[in-house]
Amino acid sequence: MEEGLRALAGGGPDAVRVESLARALGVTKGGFYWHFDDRSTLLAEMLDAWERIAVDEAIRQVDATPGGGREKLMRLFGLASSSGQLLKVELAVRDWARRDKAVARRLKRVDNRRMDYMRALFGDFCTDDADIESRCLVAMCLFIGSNFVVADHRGRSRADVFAGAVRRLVQ
Amino acid sequence: MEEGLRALAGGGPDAVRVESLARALGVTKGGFYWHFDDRSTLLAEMLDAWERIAVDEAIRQVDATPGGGREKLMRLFGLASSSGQLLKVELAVRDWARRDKAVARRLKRVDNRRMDYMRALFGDFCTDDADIESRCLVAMCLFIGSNFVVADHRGRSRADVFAGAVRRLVQ
DNA sequence: TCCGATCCATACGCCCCCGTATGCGAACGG
DNA sequence: CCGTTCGCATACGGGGGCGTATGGATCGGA
Repeated sequence: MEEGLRALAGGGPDAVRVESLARALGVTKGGFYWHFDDRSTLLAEMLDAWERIAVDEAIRQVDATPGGGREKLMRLFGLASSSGQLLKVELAVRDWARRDKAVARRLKRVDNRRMDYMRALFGDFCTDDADIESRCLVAMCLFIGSNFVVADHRGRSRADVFAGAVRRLVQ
Repeated sequence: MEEGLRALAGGGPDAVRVESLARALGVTKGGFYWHFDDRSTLLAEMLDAWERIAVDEAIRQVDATPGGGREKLMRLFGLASSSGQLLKVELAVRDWARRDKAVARRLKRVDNRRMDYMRALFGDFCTDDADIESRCLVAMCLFIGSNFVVADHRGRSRADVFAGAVRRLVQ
């Protein structure tokens, strides 16, 4: 499973090959097919594992920190940018979901749970529902999109520019 | 080339297969290898074609419309969301660039040219350089990220929420 | 009429990958 | 000491994909 998530993070679902995973673990296909029915079973279980870590665990960590909505949002953004491996899996899953309906359904669950959580946080200092919703979308897009944008920033660092955008967002 | 871009849009670079493209066009591999040296040559030429259309053509169209920075930005956002095929290619290229350095270099050129254009447009009604840069990043992330986010919006349509975010951005 | 360029089709060898069938040692309970 | 179960390894058939080599077919021009 771990090796599978590594491959997914590095090369997308097409890179999750039974034989290459087995090689990476120093075993052969026989070993793989002892633990999993087939390749699709592995992929499904990988998504299950990811969902648990990427949502439940993240919300738990943010909720454990003190402060109001603004502080928790900042903490959430900090946490989202920190774990590189998890982030790469997420990006791979999102691209995957564009082509696979089952993955898209699962990702929709994930997104809706995160959005619900963020709505509560923004609701701490915003009153208008439409405004909250737009801010949530911008937050999600910043979190995801900034990893797909490779532009330079005229001497500024990406982190600085990103921080400026977040400041605008929680104003 | 067109069939290749279709395949890229639909399934990423791994879906651009010599034999399946040939089948889709009603010919065999022999035909393909007459027009292209190999598969990687096709991929490179596809990226060339995409770059011309996605940047030069887009800027040309937006510049042709009257109005100031705000109006052109709105026009740019409208145009970006309109052409579905081109958008799908762009998303596929962005995910591709995460794994392929050559693609990443090319995408960086594209992003920088777009950012330069947007900086000029935002500069029409913003004075602070750091603010302009953050707004440009948010614009790019909204444009890209909204296609990777599959959350629902409590009865609101994605288009409405997106429009709200854009209004905040060009305020 | 013939020749060369153009635009393919056919056929081949090779590699990677999936899933299955079967063998096999090591550990373990009785 | 022995049978069973676990955790693989080995071997196989089948499919798909890449690139190459070579064999036409058509068609315009000399």
